[in-house]
This record gives sequence, structure tokens and C-alpha cells, in this order.
Amino acid sequence: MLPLKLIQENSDFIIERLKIKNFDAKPIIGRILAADDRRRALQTSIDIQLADLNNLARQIGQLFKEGKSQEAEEAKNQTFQIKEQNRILKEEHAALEAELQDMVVQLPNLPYELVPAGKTPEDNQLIRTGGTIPEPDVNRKAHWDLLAGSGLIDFELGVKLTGAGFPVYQREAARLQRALINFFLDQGLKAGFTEVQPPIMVNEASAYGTGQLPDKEAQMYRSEADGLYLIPTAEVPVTNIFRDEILSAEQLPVRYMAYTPCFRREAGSWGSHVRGLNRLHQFDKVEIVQVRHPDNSYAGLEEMVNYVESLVNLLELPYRIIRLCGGDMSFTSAMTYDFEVFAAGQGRWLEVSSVSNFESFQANRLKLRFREKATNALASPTP
RNA sequence: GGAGAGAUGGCCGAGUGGUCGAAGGCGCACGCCUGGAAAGCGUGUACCCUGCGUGAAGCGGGGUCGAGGGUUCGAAUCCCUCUUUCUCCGCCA
Repeated sequence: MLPLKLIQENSDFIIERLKIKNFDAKPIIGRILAADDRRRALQTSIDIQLADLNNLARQIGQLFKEGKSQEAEEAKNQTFQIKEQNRILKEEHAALEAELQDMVVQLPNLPYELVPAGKTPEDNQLIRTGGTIPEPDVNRKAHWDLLAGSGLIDFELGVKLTGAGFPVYQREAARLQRALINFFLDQGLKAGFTEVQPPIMVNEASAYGTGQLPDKEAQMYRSEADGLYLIPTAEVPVTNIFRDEILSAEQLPVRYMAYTPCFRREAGSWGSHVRGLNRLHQFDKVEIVQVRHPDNSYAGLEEMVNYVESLVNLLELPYRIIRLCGGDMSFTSAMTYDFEVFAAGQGRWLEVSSVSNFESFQANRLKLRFREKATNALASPTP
């Protein structure tokens, strides 16, 4: 969420920057500013009324004490009128605040100055590559063919137990999965990240805090009876640790990591290109999160990119690092690097990790305060 | 699931209808004192919205004592709902 103050004072700048993200902010900012003016005027009127009421209440107490009950009754009658007027204004004020909030959260984060304009992945910037891409092999097999019949990763069994997108890992595959999780956590520990095991279900407030609600509700699994959501990423519980918190500068930077299973409904994004493990409803991920002072958030981003790169190197995978263009970036991100690994079996690049700086966008929404911004990255242990 | 007791500032802890954003203590910051420190003394020490002011300092108004609603001229204090913590009972393992 962008700070209202920034919208009030630098609306032209915001409109200009959001063009990089192909977002036309002009109409909505116009409505935000109008609603905000009205809101402030109302606030002033309401405050004056409340001040009057406070004064009257004090006088009434005094009058009763002095035995002037006649005058006290008269003053009481005055308060009835003011209260009725106040009630009307408050209703309008509350409606306006809700409307304003709805509009402000529709504005995406501003892209950082290095972010290239563009609409599709074609416009992304290649930063660097590493590792060796194996020679194309005519006999190559994608993992779903390679694994077929082995039962190591059993998609059909998953369908029996749960449904499509919930594979069962068995024997060596289960061990490999466990080993990868441990590998990422152990490396993270060495790199100075603090390990946490958060709940994998969150309440509504947390889902709002990181922006899954209200817009992405359809992407989450929900426990209707309890009002809880299965997390789509550990980013949700881990970032919400800091919701409504005020950190002191010396507590920064905070560096957390968490392994969790992740759950995504992937409504509407199913297709022929997402076979096998390429897109799942349940998968495992080790998330890393930093909360940084705004002055060095981009140093933090680079640090995380280098860290993730070291992991990919240790695994000896051929990779490339890509800076996403405005159109390909997420709503909340100011700048994102994607890590892609070349999947020889499929003969194409697959995203394995995404590292973003959210600047203060998430922190604002979370009411995480004391001059800091949040930086976030995720490293994924699946293929 | 049932019964009871709690939820107050960074922490502890007073406060049962008005003068309470809230006593007292601890912690922290600054100052005095000291060769230096401790002790002592003094001052200050939440957040949000808003008006004047340069988005400083400062001053003013409003709101916030778990959350929301209600009673009242007036609520931290009374009532209701919810959340949550603790104790006891039950249930499940």
C-alpha cells in the first residue's frame, strides 16, 4: 500500500512511475484525492462537535455538583442535538474511509528506477547466467516420462488420495525432497537467517496483511468453519509476524527463513503446459524474508540474489538471473529478480526462485513501522 | 464442550461513573552531582487522525486502557457479543 501522504503530494510522480507497470493511475488518484479532501473536512467538523460535547459534559458535571440541576438539564438537551448531527457525519466519515482504503489498495507498488518498461516476459532483462547447459539429447525425457511407472513421484496415487496437483513422493523421491529442504535450511542458517516454523493456516487479518485478501481469495484453500486459510507461501505467516509492530532501528535487519508446504488452488491457470511437477496445488518451499532499513533495502536485495545464486551453484544447476520488466512484475514488488534453471528434460527454463524488494509497500499495509522497508525472496526446493 | 478468573503504557502494577492517556515502581533517555562510575536528585519517556507551523520544534482539537456494539450529559470503570490467557471439570487421544 502506498502511503496516502505520498499520493497527496506526489500524485504526478506516481502516475508517471506506474506507466512502467502499464497501470493508468490517473483516474483513481483523482478520486482518492477528492475523497480524502472530503474526509479531512468531515474529520474537522466531527472533532469540533466532539470537543463541544466534551465541554458540555464537563459543565454538566460541574453544574450538578453546584446543585444547578435546572441548567444542567438544559445543557443535556444541547448535547442531544449535537450527538444526532455527529452521528450522521460519523456515518459518512466511516463510509468515506472504507471507500478511500479500497481505492488506495488498488494502486500497485511503484517500480524502482532500474525496472525496464515492458508488457511481457520478452521485455525482461537478462542479468547473468551460470552453470553449463547440457547438449540437447534426442532421447531426453521430461520428468513425468522419466518417472513413469517408478512410483517415485506418483501423480495417480495423489489423485486417489486427494486430487490432481497433489503428488505422492515415495522412497528416494521423498528422501530427495527432505534432503533439499534440509539443504536450504542448513545453508540459510550458515548465511545468518533465523529459522522459524510458522502455522500453515492463517486468519483473515494475516491474509489481508500481505494482500492475499481481498483480491486473491479464490487462489487460497479455505477452512470455512474456522475462517482460516491454507497459506500459499510462508511469506504470509512470516511477514505477518511484524504486523502492527514497531521495530527499533537497531533491531534491523531482521532475517528470517521458514520451510512450509504451500497450497494454491491455481484456479483458472491449469493448462497443458503445466504437466508433472511444473505447477502443483501443494508444494514445499523454503522462504527467506528480510526486514531492512529503507536506506539499504537494495543492498539487501543484492545480498539475497547472491545468496540464492550460491545455492544454485552448489547444486550445479545451469541458471540465469532475470530482472522482470514492469509488466511482468507483481503488484506489490518494486523490483524482482527471477531465477530460472534449465530443465534439460523439458528443454526449457523454469522459474525456481523469485527475489523481490517491496520497499515500504508491504510494511505500510502491515503497519510495520519505524523507518524500514521489507525485502522478500523465496527459494523453492521443488524441481 | 461446561464453570470461574483475567486482558491497562516497553515491562510490572493501581484505578469500579466526571478533574484518568491513566497513580506508583522498573526500564530507558537527558541533565545535575563525580577524577570517573554507582547511589542520589531533577526532567522526560505510547500510538493514530487532524488544525496552525516549512512534512522541524512547538502549540491546539479528536480518538485509542484486548476488539466491536450498547447504557449515560459523561465509561478504563456498568451491560452485551467476540477474541485471547489462566484454573477446574468433561470429552478425545
